[in-house]
Amino acid sequence: MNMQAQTRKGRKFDQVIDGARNIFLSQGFEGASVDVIARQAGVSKATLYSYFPDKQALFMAVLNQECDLQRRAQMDIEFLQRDVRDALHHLAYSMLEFLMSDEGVSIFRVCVAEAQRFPELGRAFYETGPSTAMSHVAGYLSTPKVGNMLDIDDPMKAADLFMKLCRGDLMLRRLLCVSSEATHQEVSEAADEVVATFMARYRKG
Amino acid sequence: MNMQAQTRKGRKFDQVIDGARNIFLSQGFEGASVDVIARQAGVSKATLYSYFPDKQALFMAVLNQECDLQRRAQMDIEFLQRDVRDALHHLAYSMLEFLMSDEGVSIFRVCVAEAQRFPELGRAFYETGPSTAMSHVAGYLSTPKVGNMLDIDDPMKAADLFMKLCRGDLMLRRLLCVSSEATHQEVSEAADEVVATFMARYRKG
DNA sequence: CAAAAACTGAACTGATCGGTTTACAATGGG
DNA sequence: CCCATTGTAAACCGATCAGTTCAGTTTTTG
Repeated sequence: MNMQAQTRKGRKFDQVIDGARNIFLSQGFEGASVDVIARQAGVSKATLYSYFPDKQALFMAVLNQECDLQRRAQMDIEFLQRDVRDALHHLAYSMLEFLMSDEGVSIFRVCVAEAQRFPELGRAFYETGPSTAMSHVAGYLSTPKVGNMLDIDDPMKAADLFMKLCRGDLMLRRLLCVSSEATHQEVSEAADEVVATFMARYRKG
Repeated sequence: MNMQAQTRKGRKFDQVIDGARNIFLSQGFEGASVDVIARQAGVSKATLYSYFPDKQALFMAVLNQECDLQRRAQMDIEFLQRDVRDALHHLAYSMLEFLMSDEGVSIFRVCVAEAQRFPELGRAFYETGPSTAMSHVAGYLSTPKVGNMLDIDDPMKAADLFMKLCRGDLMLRRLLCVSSEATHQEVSEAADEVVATFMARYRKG
């Protein structure tokens, strides 16, 4: 069997993390009770505490894993072989899709909420999430193909622009629970706007 | 004396609100204990509960007041008589200054954190804060003076662009406690970028 | 199959939570 | 000066919190 990684530290490890993620992401740190997490995970409290010394450690473990997942969700480089305009649109679309997803909103919400209580959390999220993504975008913006099309002097600044264009009213309303998940069309239109503005700012000449 | 408003419902009302604001804005709803709030306010717990039926009511009272404060902090219309470029820069600068301030960051953090638990809160914040500001900006962008300079077809969409240009990496780092308060120069440079991008997007022709 | 490791459920601890009560002191207007 | 209003300190309530303990069951493994 391939039970190696699972059995090494116990069978229920993943259950615990999954249950904790559900509760923490929806209730925050203070709002989540360990009893509820254990119940959600389908595990006894004793088992939970055999994996993690305390609630804080469990919280950090969940969010570190979540941050790593975020890092792995990087853009597919193949699509960037396309026409620049298409590539930028594809980039904006997939970024918006993640930012507006239930998971993206939840993790952002929790990290912002608890950044003061857990400074390491805020930093970890920033670096594995927005910062990594920004470097990625900056990397693409530095390619010759883009250089032939647009006049970008500072790729990092340009990447920052690109990303803030993605975080507009749509996302704000979602964060504040003013509106629920956006439609495919709304997201696509928002991506259009991102590309239009970005190319206007950095057009040649 | 002018003790009317104060004495009408008791002398310590403002103390309670102030203390509660301090604690709620720094600890969140679940993280704030009523005993700590009462101590911070310099008031007995019984007095606190003579003003508010429960913790939730106190929380909403604090944040409603805070939202109203935000609404009152609207832009000074006089400055908008200037040259369009100057006016936009001034607008961006003052908006950035508020967004990056301790108070601006704190209230945004709490509203995002508790928007799920208190849906009315998220909506109230959105409407008194970002939405009001956006309408205000859109109003200015609809004036003939701006119309002579820029080619804006949809003022609300343009205002959304203007505001998201203000919420960049600088603010994200602040929300996540990656960096502390920004310098005057950083804010000013960010405002420059806002104006440059905005005018590039909506330039005539 | 037997011993070791993992897991369970439930009871328990001591602290803290939101909220109430009580007996008393300060305040302030007529 | 008196009396209603307003506030205080502290004890108190039942609930819930994070975390521990333990006696017993299940699972894995050699």
